[in-house]
Amino acid sequence: MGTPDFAVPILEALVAHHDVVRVYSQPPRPAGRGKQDRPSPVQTRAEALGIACRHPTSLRTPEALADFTALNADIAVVVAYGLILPQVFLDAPAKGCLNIHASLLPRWRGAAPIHRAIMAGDTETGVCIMQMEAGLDTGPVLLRRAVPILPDDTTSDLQGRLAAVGADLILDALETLPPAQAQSDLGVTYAAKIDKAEARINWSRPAIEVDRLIRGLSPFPGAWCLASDERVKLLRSTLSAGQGAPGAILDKGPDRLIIACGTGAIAVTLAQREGRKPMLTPEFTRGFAAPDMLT
RNA sequence: CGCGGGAUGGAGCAGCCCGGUAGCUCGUCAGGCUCAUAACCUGAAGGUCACAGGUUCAAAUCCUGUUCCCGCAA
Repeated sequence: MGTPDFAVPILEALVAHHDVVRVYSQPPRPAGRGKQDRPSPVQTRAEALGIACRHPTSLRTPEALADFTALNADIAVVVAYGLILPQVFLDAPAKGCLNIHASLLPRWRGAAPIHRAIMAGDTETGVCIMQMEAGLDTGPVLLRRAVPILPDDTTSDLQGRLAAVGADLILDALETLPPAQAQSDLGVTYAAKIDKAEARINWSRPAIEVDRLIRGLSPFPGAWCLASDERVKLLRSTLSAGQGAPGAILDKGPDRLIIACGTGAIAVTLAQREGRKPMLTPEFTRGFAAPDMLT
């Protein structure tokens, strides 16, 4: 059971080594231009692999439960599914439900653990395999593995590595079924869903925060600001030397774009204009008549 | 049919409103200059202006249709 890109490599690993009788994903939603219903990445992949996929709107119906129970599954693997499983679902498979969560629990329980870890400036995160229970990401942990966060990691970069680790760990867990260990009561934090309003860059914040925001929200939804009246997404950055009025473009060279923050400055390395594709700074600056100040 | 932007040598763009010689910043190649450098100078190659129709003496430019890409929104 899963929905976004993060869950796809894990689905593939499971299919390669186990008998996957059914895939669950979020229902197709209006997405993209033209507001047409689009299947989730997991559904798309599952169908390509020829596996039956269900995408109920709610699990709290007798039909959904009956359908699930009828599978007689040994175990269910859940990763970034997006629906809370009622207790009856958790109890249905013979060996219960395992969840793959992209953080070192109990830190970053919830919907956006990868984004939040980068935005908070963590230097390390990881993947946990846990036995699911009714609480949100509160179950006892069977396996965990730490993964370092590099200084220039974006969510996309880190997600790729975590998904690979997750695929590895879940195969291990299914094979050995190690004993689960309760999570600590200390260090609990929640990774709230990303709110669109958070994606607007506030240049008066310190450079270190702006940099983390840009990398944490890349590629989705993408941190953005205004250049004159044009909306520009900044998708990759590093810390840089420099000082100036917040938002001021300190240097726009052929291979660099330095912006002043509240304290310090950042160097933008990947950016995207409206209607354009993401571009590395040398290309981006070439045809772009930048104003003196970003807002 | 939700709103909007875009398609011009290898890359990023201007030119389009107001039809009339294909332009800029890079890259590539060749040569030159400098003790030296992300330097500088000279020259060269490279384009069916997304595709298909239409208007016109003449279309990158105006009109119609199509394809592909992207931002918003969800």
